[in-house]
Amino acid sequence: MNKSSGRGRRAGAPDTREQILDAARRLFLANGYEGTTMRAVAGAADVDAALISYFFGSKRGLFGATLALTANPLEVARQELPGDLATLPERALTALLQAWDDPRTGEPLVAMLRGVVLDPGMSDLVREAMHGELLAHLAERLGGVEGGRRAALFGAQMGGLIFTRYLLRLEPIASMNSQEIVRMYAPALRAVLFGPHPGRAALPHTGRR
Amino acid sequence: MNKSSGRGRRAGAPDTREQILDAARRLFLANGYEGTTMRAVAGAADVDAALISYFFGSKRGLFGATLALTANPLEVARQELPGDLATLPERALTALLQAWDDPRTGEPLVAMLRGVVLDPGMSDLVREAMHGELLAHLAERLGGVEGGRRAALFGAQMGGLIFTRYLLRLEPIASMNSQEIVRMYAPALRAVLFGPHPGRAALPHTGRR
DNA sequence: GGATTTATTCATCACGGTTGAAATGGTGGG
DNA sequence: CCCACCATTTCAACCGTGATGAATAAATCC
Repeated sequence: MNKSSGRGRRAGAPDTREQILDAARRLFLANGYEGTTMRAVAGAADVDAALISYFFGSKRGLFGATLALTANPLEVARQELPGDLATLPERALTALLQAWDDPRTGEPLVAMLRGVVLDPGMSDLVREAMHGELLAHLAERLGGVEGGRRAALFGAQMGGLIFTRYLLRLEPIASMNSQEIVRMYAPALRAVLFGPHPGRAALPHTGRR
Repeated sequence: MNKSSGRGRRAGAPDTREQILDAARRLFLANGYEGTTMRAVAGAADVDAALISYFFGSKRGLFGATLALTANPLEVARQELPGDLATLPERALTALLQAWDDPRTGEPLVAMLRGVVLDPGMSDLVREAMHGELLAHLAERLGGVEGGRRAALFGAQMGGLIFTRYLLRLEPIASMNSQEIVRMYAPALRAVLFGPHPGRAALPHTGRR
């Protein structure tokens, strides 16, 4: 009976905000962004739907808040940067795959990735995070104009792997074990980072060498 | 006049279906899937919104129908397969960039890509097209189990380039000219297609610091 | 202990996709 | 030629969505 009784603030100190966040997190992971309605979140948190707007402003705000408390993938990857450049491809790949293969951290990441494509604003956020926290450092270590480009193409390769393995689930990539991937993909990363590029003249064909 | 008089079939033989498709195509490209409402499409086609459901079943159906009449990117890429394997990276990259850089073909492709991430069913479609029309052939030419994996990783690299350049618009990739990209990226593709992979022992290695 | 701030519910809006019924033109069999 | 049937079209309504503003009650501050 204490249930649906009138309006006004509830007694005690129920951490409603956390409750909502928790319910939202579960539902977003289970049903995706579109598949999760604010009313459903409110229901799961046993709260009125208007409270979500009150606390988080909007559904996107709620989504952003749930993302904020999931492990940041770039954080993980950045820790691999300082080491020996020569072994960076293996280390970066290993760290990346580990983060995304573990459902605990991977599922939120996939959800976020979906959100990225959904919302242009989210896309800005990821782009800048990727540049500022990762590629800029890498570019600096590589040096010069070429360094910036090499770093970006490195990022493209990483992104491609994630996209095909976790979002598109393309076979056989999706079911290969991570060591196999590291072994086969690292040389390509290495080529972009350190490999010589063919002379400008050698465009259309493979050129000599 | 023929004006907005009552209900019932209109006189003559107006190809309403085409009108709707045309309007939908324009709006989807301009405003994206979410940003395009059925009522807006109906308005632009000068038709009642219910007609869309009548002809295409649902908004997704309409989206699918508009996609069906845009140039197929895989078709383009597949034409590059038969040639000399040694020059495949350059040829494939060039063809890919050309298709996506031209707004005329590229914009629909970006729209489709957004749709892919949006809808799991659409994702299946792309995955199978990519595998059946492209990677399977490439895998066969490369041969063996490794061939399948090399082909898939090749696809991942291509996908990564598209994702970062056209969807995420990561700099400096987004503003590099296509020749530059071909020059710098082709060696990496080559590494995945033909390069030797390090012996199994050398795996996470890094180990011997 | 009153004023203010914070938290909560309720009622309601505007909008989006979808549906069912009614109306109207086209078409073919008799 | 007329009437039954089918295809097309509009209209009105439904239901679910995210969002907002007013009313209300507890907590907090001075």
